[in-house]
Amino acid sequence: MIQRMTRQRSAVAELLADVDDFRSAQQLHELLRGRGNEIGLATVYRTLQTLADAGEVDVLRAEDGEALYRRCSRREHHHHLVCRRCGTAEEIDGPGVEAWAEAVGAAHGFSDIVHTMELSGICASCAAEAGDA
Amino acid sequence: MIQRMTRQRSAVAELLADVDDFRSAQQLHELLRGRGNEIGLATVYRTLQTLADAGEVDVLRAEDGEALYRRCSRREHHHHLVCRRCGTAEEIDGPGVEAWAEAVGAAHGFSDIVHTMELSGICASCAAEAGDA
DNA sequence: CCCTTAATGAGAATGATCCTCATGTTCAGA
DNA sequence: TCTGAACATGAGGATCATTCTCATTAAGGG
Ligand SMILES: [Mn+2]
Ligand SMILES: [Mn+2]
Ligand SMILES: [Zn+2]
Ligand SMILES: [Zn+2]
Repeated sequence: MIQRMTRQRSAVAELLADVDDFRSAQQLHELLRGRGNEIGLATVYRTLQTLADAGEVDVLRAEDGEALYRRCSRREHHHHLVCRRCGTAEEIDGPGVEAWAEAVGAAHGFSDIVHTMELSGICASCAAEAGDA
Repeated sequence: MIQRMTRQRSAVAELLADVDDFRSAQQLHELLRGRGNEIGLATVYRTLQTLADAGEVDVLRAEDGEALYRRCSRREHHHHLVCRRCGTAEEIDGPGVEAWAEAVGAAHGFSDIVHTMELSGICASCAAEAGDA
């Protein structure tokens, strides 16, 4: 848990409030530097980790395994529809998936079931750009 | 696409036929060595990559981002219920998820929708072990 | 057989992420 | 406001999975 508020942590929080695309730790670090915030990469990683543990940010993995972070508008469990090109994301619900996952897990004798369900695609804006070129 | 059959590729294919848990490339390399198969780690990576591209093996990511491979019994699209402890996996269907994903994606103006939905938990066998200790 | 060319593998390179530890900062309490 | 103990930072190094390089090996069609 975060115990002390620092300049760096405030900067990360502010950035996450402005950016609503899924971004890697390194991208966020670049953005912070671009905004004039002095902050070390290790601190960005640590802060994101802490926020993730606290459920403040959602983490998902790009196809290459890189971790992507985003502060969603709601803290409750939900799923995402993410643009593979630009990272923009929509929060969506998975109607019935939660109950279904529990049932399937139990039917196979598994306990402590967790599930992931993520959608990705190309957003309208990125599709338009591609069409131009 | 694979153009030539080699001792190494045969060994990987045989191993994948025997192991039905999700395993990392390095674990598979260890297993091959243990079976007396001389094979380089790079070759294991390359072979798994090729098999994955061909849809012969499924790839999913552990929580730490490491890639895990498994040759499933069916080549058609499906989902998994994986034990986080031992890697054993059950193949499951996601009734209605495919259509739902398409619909949600389209509703948000996204194209080329792909979805992932994976369940994980602790299998009965691993739960029993944990209970002993 | 015999080449052409794909495949292999040892070792180096890459890249994300974590760790170390000396130094800087926060903030509860005086 | 003043301190100091504990927490936080960051530069640089360590890890570790995965990929690349390139000299060497070996499929397999003809
Ligand atoms: Mn869900
Ligand atoms: Mn599906
Ligand atoms: Zn986009
Ligand atoms: Zn298990």
